[in-house]
Amino acid sequence: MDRILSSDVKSHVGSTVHIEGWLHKKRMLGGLTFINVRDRRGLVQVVLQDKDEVEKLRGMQIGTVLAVDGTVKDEPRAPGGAELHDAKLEVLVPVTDEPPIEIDKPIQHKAENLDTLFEYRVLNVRNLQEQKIFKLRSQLTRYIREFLDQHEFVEIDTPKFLAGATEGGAEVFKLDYFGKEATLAQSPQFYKQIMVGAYERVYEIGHSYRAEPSATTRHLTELTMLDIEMGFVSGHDEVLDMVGDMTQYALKKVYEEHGDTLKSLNAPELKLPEGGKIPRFTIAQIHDMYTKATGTDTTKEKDLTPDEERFISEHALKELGSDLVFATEFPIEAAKFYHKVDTEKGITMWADLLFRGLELATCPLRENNYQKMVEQMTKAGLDVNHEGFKYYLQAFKYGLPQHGGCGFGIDRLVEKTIGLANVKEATLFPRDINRLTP
RNA sequence: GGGCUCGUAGUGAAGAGGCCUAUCACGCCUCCCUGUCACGGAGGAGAUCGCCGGUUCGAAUCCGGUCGGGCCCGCCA
Repeated sequence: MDRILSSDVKSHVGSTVHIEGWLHKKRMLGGLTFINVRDRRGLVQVVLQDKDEVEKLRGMQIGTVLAVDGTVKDEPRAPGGAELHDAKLEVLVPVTDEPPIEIDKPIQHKAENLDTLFEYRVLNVRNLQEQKIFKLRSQLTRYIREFLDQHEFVEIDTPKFLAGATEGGAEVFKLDYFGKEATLAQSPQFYKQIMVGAYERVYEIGHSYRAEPSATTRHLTELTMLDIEMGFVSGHDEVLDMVGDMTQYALKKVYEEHGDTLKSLNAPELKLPEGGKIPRFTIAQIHDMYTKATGTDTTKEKDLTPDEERFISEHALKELGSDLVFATEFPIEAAKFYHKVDTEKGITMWADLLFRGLELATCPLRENNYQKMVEQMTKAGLDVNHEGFKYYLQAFKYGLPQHGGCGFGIDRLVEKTIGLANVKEATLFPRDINRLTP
C-alpha cells in the first residue's frame, strides 16, 4: 500500500491507509492507547485497542520510526477530525534510548538555557514549534528571491576562500590553503560589484565569516547574508527604495500567508508605513533626538549605539507606525574606501536599515570611478597591487556604472520577524565564539 | 578585548551556613485505568550540588582559583 501523509488522512474516511512517521507521543489509558505519529506534514492520531499491537511499543521511545496500517474514522474528538483505527503497527527503526529532551512540548528559549537548546539541536528540530521557525525562514528567503527575480536581479554564487585581507573592518578568519595564506570571505562585496559589470543587478544569499570575538545576542561567526548590488542607479535614494520595497514585500507576504504560524509563535504584529515609504532619519538627527531624550551625549559618535538603534526604532513605531526605519547620512569619518562620499556635506552615502530595534542591513552607494577608488584606497593605506584588490580594480578600470546595494542579515530578519531574543535562535546550527558543534 | 552575571538528577527549577539522608515539575521504569490530546492514579529508579583548594565544629550555601555558559559594551549583518 502506498504511503499517505498526515494531512491527507481526513480525506480517506472509511478506507484503510498506510502511514509512516515517527512516534511523537504515547498516551496509554489501559485498554485504549493513543499515539501520535509525526510526518513532514504534521501529526496523525492512531488508536490502539489490540493488546498485541500496544505490546509492540513496549520499550520504544519517542522517535521510533513506525509504519501503521489502519482504517480512517471520522472522529470529532480526534485532532484533525479523523484518526486511524484497528491499526497494525510495524516498527521500522526501533529507538530504545530515552531522548535527553522532550520534543512534544514547546522548547524553552531562555537565554541562560540556549546552550542546552543548541546542544540538543539534532533532536529539538523535531519539535513542531521549533520547525515553524525554520520553515518561516525558508519562506522569507523565498519571498525575497521572488521580489528580486521580478526586478531582474540575477542570483550569483561567489567564492568564500579569498586571497588575503580585503575590505577591512571586521576581523577575518585565516587559514592554510595548500601552503598559502587564505581568508574566509567576510562578505561577497567585491564579487557582487564586479558582477554589476555583467548583469547590472545581482544578488547572493550565502554565508559570510566574521572572526569578531563578539559575544552578543546579534552576532554569529558564520552568518547568512543577502547581498544585493544594482547598477545605473540615479542615486542613493533609489537603492534605499529598492531595499525598502523588497523588505516590505517579504514581510507583508509572510504575514499574509503564514499569519497563523507567526501568531502561534507570539510574533509581534507587523507595522508598515502608510504609502510604503520607510521613515528616514539622519545619524545626526538621531544623535540629537537621543541626546535630548536621554541626556546621554552621543553627538560625537560616528555610528549609532545599540541603544540608539532601539530608541529610533521605538520612535518610528510609536510616532510613524513603522517597524522599519532608515538611519542615513553616516559621517564622512565612518567611510570605507569603497563608499561614495559627499565631501561638501561631509557625509557618506551610506544608510542602515533598522528593523524592530536591530540593524538589519547596511546600504551604501559605491564609489565607481576608478581613479577615485585608487585614491581612496591609497589614502586608507591599502596596497592597490595586492592580489586581493587587483582583480576587483579591473572591474572599475574597465567601466562600472554608479551602483549601490546592501548587505542584509537573513538570520536577523528571521529573528526579528518572529520576535526571538537572539539571532542564534533563528539559526539551525549556529556558529559563535564558543560553539563549533553540532 | 572590557564589564556584569550564572553553573543543583536526562530536562527545567527550589534551597542562600545546621531543618539536606538535597525538594518540586516534566521525562524514564512497574502496575491500575476505554476518549486521551500538558490524560489521571499508585509505587520506583535517577544528583560525587561544574571542578580544585580554603574558612568553619559543620559548606549546595561563605572565600579564592579554575573550567564552562549567559548578558551588556566595543565592532558589526
